[in-house]
Amino acid sequence: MDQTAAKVIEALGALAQEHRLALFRLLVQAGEDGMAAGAIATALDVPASSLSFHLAHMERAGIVQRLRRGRSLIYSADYGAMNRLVGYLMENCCAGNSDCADAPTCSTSEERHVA
Amino acid sequence: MDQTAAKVIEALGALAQEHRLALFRLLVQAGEDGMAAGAIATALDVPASSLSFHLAHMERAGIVQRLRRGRSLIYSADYGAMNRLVGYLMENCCAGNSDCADAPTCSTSEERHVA
DNA sequence: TTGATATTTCCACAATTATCGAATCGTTGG
DNA sequence: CCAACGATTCGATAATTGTGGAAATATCAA
Repeated sequence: MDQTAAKVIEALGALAQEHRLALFRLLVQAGEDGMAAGAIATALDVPASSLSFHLAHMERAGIVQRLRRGRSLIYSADYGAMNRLVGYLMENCCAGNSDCADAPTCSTSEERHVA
Repeated sequence: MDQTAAKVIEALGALAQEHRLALFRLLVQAGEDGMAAGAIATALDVPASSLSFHLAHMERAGIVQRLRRGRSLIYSADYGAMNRLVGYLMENCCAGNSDCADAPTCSTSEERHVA
């Protein structure tokens, strides 16, 4: 398995879990400012230690970033990583296939046409 | 967790594994014709029973389809499912974010600009 | 320094996922 | 019908992942 595939698997795995997918969506909503771990725990109603486990998992996978501000650790979504992930999936799902030729562009959602 | 998220998690999980990601890539290359389980096992060098486990996993998740032809079971990639998955990720990663605004279109790869 | 706050790490345990040989199940050709 | 073939299911086991309370760590404010 090549290095690229390994990273993709890590990223996919980091999103393939109920709490973590919800968490990532939350961070995307939060935007560049990100959210403190405590605020996330409250929003998702997950015990602090469990949440910490998931956050560490996602950071290892490179889909979220963290920085400290005071006593808080602020987490935010890494859009670049997500962009690369989607790029990989599109290259490896499409491969000249017509069903995928009209894949949704990354626009502001309303006018998208889902298959 | 809503129904949509649950399906997305299943699909992500179905791809988040070394053998299964390789398998899906192989099926995409194979195209509409798909591949027989035995041929896949040979190509990936995975024991038949292990492969069967992964194929069942992927079929449950809805990312591959299967049909019988003689004694062979032919598996093929479900492009529609992949398209929906990518669509979901783009909606939930972009959310008006600029890094994602220029996400790669699902074209024939060479001229793509990755972030 | 002390006490409160924010969060992580540690640990033990539960749950899920992966592996693969052997037994089994459909299908076909003779 | 029967032997061979292609593939799945079974079952036992290993490995990984998820859970959450309690203890430890880092920061701040007084």
